[in-house]
Amino acid sequence: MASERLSREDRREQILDAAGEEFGAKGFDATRMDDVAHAAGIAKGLLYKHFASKDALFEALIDRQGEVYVAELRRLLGATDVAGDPLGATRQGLALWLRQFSSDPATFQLSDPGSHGAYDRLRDRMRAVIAEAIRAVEPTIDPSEEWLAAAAVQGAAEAVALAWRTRQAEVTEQQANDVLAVFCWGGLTSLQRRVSDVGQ
Amino acid sequence: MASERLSREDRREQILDAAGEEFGAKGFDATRMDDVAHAAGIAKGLLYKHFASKDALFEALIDRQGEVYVAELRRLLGATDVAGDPLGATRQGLALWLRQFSSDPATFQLSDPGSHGAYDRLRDRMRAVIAEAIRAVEPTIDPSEEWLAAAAVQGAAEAVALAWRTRQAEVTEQQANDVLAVFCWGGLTSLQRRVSDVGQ
DNA sequence: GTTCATGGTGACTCATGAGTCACCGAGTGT
DNA sequence: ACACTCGGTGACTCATGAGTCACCATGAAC
Repeated sequence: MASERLSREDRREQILDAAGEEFGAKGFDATRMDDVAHAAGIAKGLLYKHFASKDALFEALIDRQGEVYVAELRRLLGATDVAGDPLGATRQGLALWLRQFSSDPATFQLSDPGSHGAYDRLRDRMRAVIAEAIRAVEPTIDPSEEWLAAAAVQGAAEAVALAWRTRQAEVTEQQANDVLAVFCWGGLTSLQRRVSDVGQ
Repeated sequence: MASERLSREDRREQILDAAGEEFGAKGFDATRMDDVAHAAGIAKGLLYKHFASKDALFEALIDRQGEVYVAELRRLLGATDVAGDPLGATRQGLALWLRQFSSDPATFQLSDPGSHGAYDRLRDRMRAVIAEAIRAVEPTIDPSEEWLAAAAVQGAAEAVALAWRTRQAEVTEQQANDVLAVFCWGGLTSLQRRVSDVGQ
C-alpha cells in the first residue's frame, strides 16, 4: 500500500475524488470511511489528517462539486441573452444540469443519499441561481413567488434527471432535456402571464 | 409501562402511528427502534412481534400512508371532469398534496429521510396516478414523455412543498398551491402544444 | 549521518443500535 | 385450580463502523 507521497493539496483532492466515487455509488450512510480510504489507496488514518469527520468530508465534497456546477451555470447565464431568448436559456441551463448529472452521478444523485445538510445547501445555492435567472426575465415578480418558482424548476429538474437515469433505456438525454425545458418554460411563462390576483 | 393489552390489529396500527411520528420527525436513519417503542409506549420486543425488521416496519408505514394519498387523489380525479376543467383538476390535485403534506409531515417529507427503497415505490405510485391524469387530458402523448412529465410534476410538487415548509412564515399555503398549480398547468399545456418534432 | 517535520499506517477502542430470548402475567376455557 | 394462549417485557448479544493513536518512513535541512 505504498501509495507514493503526495503534497497535502494533491492528497486532499485525490481523497475528494475517491469520496465522490464512493458516496456517489452508495450514498452517504452506506459508505464506510474504510471504503473511501481503500478507494483512495490509503489508510483510514490519513483521511482524518485531512478531514475532521465523515460529515466534514462529505460536506467538502458537495461544496466542491456544487461550486463547479453553480459556476458553470452562472457563466452560461452570463454569456447568454437570457431576456432576449428565455426559452433557449432555459433549455441550455437544464441541459447543463442533465449533463452534469449523467457525467457525475457521484454528487448529483441528490435525492438518493439521504437527508444530509450538505444537500440542502447545494439545493439552496442552485435555487438562488435559478431565481436570479427568473428575475432577469421578469423583474417585477414577487420575491416569495420567485423563490417558489425556483424551487419548482429545481425540483422538476431533479426528478426528471432521476427518472431519466432509472429508465435510460427508453428515453434519450435529448428527450429528457426537451420535455424538461418545455415544461419549465411553459410553467414560468404561465406564472408570468398570471398578473391577476393571487388570492392572499 | 402497563399499556393495556390490545388486539393484534389495534396494536399494529398504533405502532404504525407512533412510527409515523418518529420517522417523520427524524428520518429513517436517525430514528431508533427504541424511540418507536417508547413513542408507542411499549417494549422493543413487541415491535418485532409485529414487524420483522426496521425496514419492514418502515415499508409498511410508507405503504399505508401512500395508499391513503393515492386513493384520495384517485377519488378526486374520478369525481372531477379532468378533461373539461384541467386547470381546476391540476389545482385541486396539488392542493390535496400540499394539505396531505402539511397535515402529515410524518411520511411526506420525501426528500429528507434518505434513500429508502420505500420512498421510490411511493414516488412511482404517485407518478403513475399523475400520468393517468395526464393521459386523460392528452391521450396521444408519447408514453415515455408522459412518464417524464409526471416526474416533473411530482418533483415540482415535492420541491415546492418542502420549500414552503421551510419558509412558512413568508408564504401561505394558498400562495404555494397557486404557484405550483399555475406552474404545472403551464408546463403541461406547453408540452401539449408542442406537437412538433422531438429531435429523435 | 543525524535530526526533524511531515506523509503515512492499521490495529485498536468504543459507542451505538438492531435484533433476540427467556420470562412474566392477564384473561379464558375446562 | 389448572393449564394454555398470547400480549407484553427489557436486559442481553453482537455486528458494525467512526474515530484514535502509537508508531514507521522518507526526504530535506544542517
